Amino acid sequence: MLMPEIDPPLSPRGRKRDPDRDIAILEATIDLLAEVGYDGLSTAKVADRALAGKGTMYRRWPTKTDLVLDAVAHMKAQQIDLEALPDTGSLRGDLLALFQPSDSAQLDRTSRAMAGVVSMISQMPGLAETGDYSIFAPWIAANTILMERAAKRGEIPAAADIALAAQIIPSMAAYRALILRVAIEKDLLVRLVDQIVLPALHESTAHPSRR
Amino acid sequence: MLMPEIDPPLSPRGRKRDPDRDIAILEATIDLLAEVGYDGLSTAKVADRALAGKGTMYRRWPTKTDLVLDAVAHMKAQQIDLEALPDTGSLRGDLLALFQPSDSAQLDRTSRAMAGVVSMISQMPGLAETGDYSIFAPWIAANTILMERAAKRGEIPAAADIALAAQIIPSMAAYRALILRVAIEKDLLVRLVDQIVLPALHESTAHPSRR
DNA sequence: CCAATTCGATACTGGAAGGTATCGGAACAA
DNA sequence: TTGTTCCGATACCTTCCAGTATCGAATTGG
Repeated sequence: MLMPEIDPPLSPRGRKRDPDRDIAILEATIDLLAEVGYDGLSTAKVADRALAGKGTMYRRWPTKTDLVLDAVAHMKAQQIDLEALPDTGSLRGDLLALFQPSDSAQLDRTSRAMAGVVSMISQMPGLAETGDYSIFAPWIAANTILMERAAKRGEIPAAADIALAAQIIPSMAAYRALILRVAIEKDLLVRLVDQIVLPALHESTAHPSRR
Repeated sequence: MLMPEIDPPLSPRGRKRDPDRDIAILEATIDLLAEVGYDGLSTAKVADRALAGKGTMYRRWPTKTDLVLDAVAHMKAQQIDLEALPDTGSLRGDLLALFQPSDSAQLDRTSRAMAGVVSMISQMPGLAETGDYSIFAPWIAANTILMERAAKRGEIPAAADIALAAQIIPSMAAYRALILRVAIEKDLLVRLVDQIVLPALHESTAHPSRR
């Protein structure tokens, strides 16, 4: 009978793959992505920075695109943990605390890498639909959760447009990172929370001019 | 005496340059920038689409980067005219009218071209500082003017954080165009104006939780 | 008419980069 | 020990592309 073994690799005899090489290559990819963008990133430079051979890379990722996408996924995994969100008792405290843990330098590197990914999307029609690449999506999700908790507490009206309000800070961060290419400062975050997001949520009653 | 003529080109004898070629090339550049991004854009493809020879391009722009930057400037010139902003009497009407004139298709092309520019910035350290490339900057300026006019009318308190509020809609547009790659719909704009921007401006009194 | 310049088209050059192949050495299983 | 796989390194191939050069035709001023 044909196909005697569907899963033949039962005896991996030779040397084993070093998992450290994976993360070294992925980290080098993120670094370069943040520095020179997707097209400026060459596989040779990645291998160079990771102190790896190109063969080691291509044994794991068949193409440059696969490598970058996996690097972005690896970066996302290091981001916000939706299971362990801040819980300070007030929505204001929660939103401000959401930024605190990750030092701004880390956030800056992440943002710049994201800018590199944008260029990749431009050349890959169909990739945008998946949305798997976006760093900002989990952050919007975190904002949503915090706001829904506040609504359940009665801190903000149930009629508030949380879906929209949760996008304000992330979209502003995206704008600054991608276009302005400046890090988001603590001061700006406080202004966003106190003068934009919280007023919008509280005064969620429609506000058509004055009527 | 040396330097007899500082501006010698007083007798341009031969055939004259056709100004139509300039705009044809710039338009083709914007189109391709929106379709394939900066790195996916080749000078050969631009010349091809513009029905021009490469020599005609390089006679005008010494390098690909110069061409793209000029194309972006040309695109910006077709955008909002800060001298002829809407004046409906209410800030709400003005903000909503700011979007109306430009059909969404045009806005979509502009946004996608902007996404292509982002990739260029990633590879050109120092270009981000100039800010000359950003399509969104004039739009923020327009928002600022409309809001300042409303403040002068007494429609919104003078203490409102206009500088910040003016960035909300443009940054959201940038996020959707660059990351989500979807056009901004009229419905979303109305929600942004009524439930975020206007409440933020009216209730500009600090809102720290509840204190 | 004539010289100068522009036009579109095309061939060419030099370099950069994705991906493959190979090599000597190391780790690991039988 | 031996065969297999992984490792870093490097040479190599192929494709793509920015930028240049050239050609014949068209336009324009002298």
